Amino acid sequence: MALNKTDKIVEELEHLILMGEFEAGERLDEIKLAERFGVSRTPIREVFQKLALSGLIEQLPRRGVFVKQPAPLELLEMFEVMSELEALCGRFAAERISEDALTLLSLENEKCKKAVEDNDEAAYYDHNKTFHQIIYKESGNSFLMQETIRLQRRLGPYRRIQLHVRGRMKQSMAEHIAIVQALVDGDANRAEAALRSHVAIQGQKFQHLLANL
Amino acid sequence: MALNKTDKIVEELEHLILMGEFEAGERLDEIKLAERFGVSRTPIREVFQKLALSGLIEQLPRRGVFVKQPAPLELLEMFEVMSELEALCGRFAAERISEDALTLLSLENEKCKKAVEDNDEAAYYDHNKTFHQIIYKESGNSFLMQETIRLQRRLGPYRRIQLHVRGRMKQSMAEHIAIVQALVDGDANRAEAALRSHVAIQGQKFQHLLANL
DNA sequence: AATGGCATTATTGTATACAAAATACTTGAT
DNA sequence: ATCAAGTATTTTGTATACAATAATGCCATT
Repeated sequence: MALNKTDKIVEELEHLILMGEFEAGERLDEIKLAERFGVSRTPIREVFQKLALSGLIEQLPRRGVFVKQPAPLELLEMFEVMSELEALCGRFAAERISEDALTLLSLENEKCKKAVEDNDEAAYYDHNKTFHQIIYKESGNSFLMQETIRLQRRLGPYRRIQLHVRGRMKQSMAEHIAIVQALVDGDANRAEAALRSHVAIQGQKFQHLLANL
Repeated sequence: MALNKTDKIVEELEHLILMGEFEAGERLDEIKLAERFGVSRTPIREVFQKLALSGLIEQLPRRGVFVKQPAPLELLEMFEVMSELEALCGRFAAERISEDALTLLSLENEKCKKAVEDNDEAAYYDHNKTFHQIIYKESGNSFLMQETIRLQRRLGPYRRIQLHVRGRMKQSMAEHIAIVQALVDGDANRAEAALRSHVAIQGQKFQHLLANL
């Protein structure tokens, strides 16, 4: 797929930023990054274009690019939208999901359960991500799926943080079961509500974490 | 704001594509575009990066970029998401909208009404756009506002087309009045429902137009 | 005549060179 | 010592040159 240097660097730099390699508001030096990745300025500038569109960095004309760690308020807004998008996916999926997908969903949920038992946060994070993506897909609207994945990706690191909250994984797991049941029953309203609160809680947990800083 | 050539060309080329200057699937020649806009290949390539992210073109590595006129199915999916985003904005706005904004909204609606009486589609399109954007803003979630504007922009040309349908402007106008009333009453459910169907109808009209081709 | 391989051409991807603008620094005057 | 103006330096924006890869066409062989 992505064979050119630009796309590879996009992923790497994105990862670095999300993992907090750079300070919030720090200016990204084209030349230093070019040296770091062993390329010229051109690919770096193309990387900037792409990252700017996904909101990770900010480009000020003639000033340079700056890493844009979203302000707490902005993050809460994003979580609010995320919970609504997930709720929407759930509502659609309840009426459109296939038997095969339901099986897959249960399977992924089992893996989540095992991760909880093993207290393996990384594994839980991954399986949880897949669990949700199955629902996006089964919304039957691939545009909705794409947009939701985009936001999921953007919020990824922040969703990860709140897994540290004691007991959160277990609670999350219980919510998953309710979501699956609603989908099995084909109950759109319940699926919608379950997913909305499941994600909204994450926003609240995150807010709580922020307050204790 | 946008002082550099790239950003200016982004808007121009975007406009050209949306207005159907290029065939669907047509390859965009970097060199020809560079000559056309009187710049070198570099800014054109930067323009491509940006347009690719907004989904207007498709970049195939080592193959070039192609204009991506969304398939009918994809458009319907986008309309479906749009109606849900607008409904969400309406639901939030019903509880958060300010008195000043309500006044502004009524004012803009009056302008729409005048445009209907004058049978002025261009004016109606513009005021309608502003009308909706006020609601996005009053959702009180600026991230949601930005995302909704992005999709509104993307669907712009297609929303414009269905204004040609006989009687559509008048019907649209009636729906606006219901929306404003729901917001004045602070009735979230009614505002949500009114906006959802208002936009969903556009998708249906559009589908109808497509079927008659 | 059809197909396979080689050479040619065109086009994208990358690097570098140059221009323009913003920032930092120095010098001089008050 | 402080401020201002002008200069130097850094950094972004753009153009062009070069490299790598894919597309095309031609010729030979079967």
